[in-house]
Amino acid sequence: MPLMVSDSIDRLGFLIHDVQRLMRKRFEARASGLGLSSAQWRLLVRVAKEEGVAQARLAELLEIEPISVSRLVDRMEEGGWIERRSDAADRRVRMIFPTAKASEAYAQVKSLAGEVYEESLVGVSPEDRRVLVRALDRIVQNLADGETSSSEKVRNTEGAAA
Amino acid sequence: MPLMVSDSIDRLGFLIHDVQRLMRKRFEARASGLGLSSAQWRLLVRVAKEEGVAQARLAELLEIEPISVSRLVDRMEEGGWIERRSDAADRRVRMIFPTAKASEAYAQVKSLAGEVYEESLVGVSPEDRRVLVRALDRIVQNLADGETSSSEKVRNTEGAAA
DNA sequence: GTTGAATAGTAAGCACGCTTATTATATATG
DNA sequence: CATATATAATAAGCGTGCTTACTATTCAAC
Repeated sequence: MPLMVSDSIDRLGFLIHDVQRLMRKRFEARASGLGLSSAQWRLLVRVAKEEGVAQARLAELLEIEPISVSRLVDRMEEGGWIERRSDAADRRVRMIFPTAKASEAYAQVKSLAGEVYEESLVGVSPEDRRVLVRALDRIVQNLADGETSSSEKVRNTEGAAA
Repeated sequence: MPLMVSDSIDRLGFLIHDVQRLMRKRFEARASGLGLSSAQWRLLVRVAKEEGVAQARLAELLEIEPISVSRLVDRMEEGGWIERRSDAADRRVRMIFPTAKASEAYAQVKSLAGEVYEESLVGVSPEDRRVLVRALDRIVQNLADGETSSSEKVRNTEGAAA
């Protein structure tokens, strides 16, 4: 038998794209009972771990633009998931806190995530799983480094600014 | 040494999400010279291989909804990348053809893709690359199975060498 | 203190995915 | 033929990302 398509990397982009879309869809199907989209629970996870985090910091953590955080937080505030509070020390800052409702949902979100990961990885050996995660980590490193291409968009290399 | 975070799969969703976003961004940075977004060249690749394909078939191949194809094609027609022609045999159908401009760009898009894949995979051994692709393929299978909810969505298992 | 740059957040508008509903055409059934 | 159903494409409107431009506030320099 000739070499199968499944061994070539020239589909890598399509493959990653498909995996991301399918995984997101499945998450959303599960979490829709909670009323959370994947972008929302991704933010929620951060907020749960670091209560009172500023929006700008969230943008860094989530690696999306501040304006995207702003509108995401808008909708989540409307949905009663999080709460904006002003920082007395710096009135530019809005500190983000999870509501009780969000804290309850958090544990469920984590277990849902675990379920989806397991379903995704059926038939993938523990060894291959390690390789998978390591390879993906490496890709992130490789692509994150040279990402400053056009604008000088200081990737949060810490202390680069200021 | 204790188990490192980099070996756990509980970040799989975040990791896939990051890889997809970074890869897409890099593609777009490269292809922006051509004036094509990643969604657009993804469609273009299909049209280049199967000239005159109907929108409904494109939706199947790209695994997005017909309405998404409709609007994508709108913008690509405006941009002079593709052309809609009516099918004499079935007047409901719009057949999609690449313009000369698109055909020229196609070769470039393919080589750009190869470049980005190589940059992504720096430091990943040939063996690990095979494992990566195999694992991703398996994930797509696992998630696509239960995903067919509404339509019977013909997955393109044929030689989709792109 | 006053001025000026930097930072936090937001507004407006675009791309691309979605769901739901509508229009035009084809086809199957009485 | 007439009617009912199915299919191809589109319209309208939303979520989430983006870029660009703006306001409010802080901080640094004078």
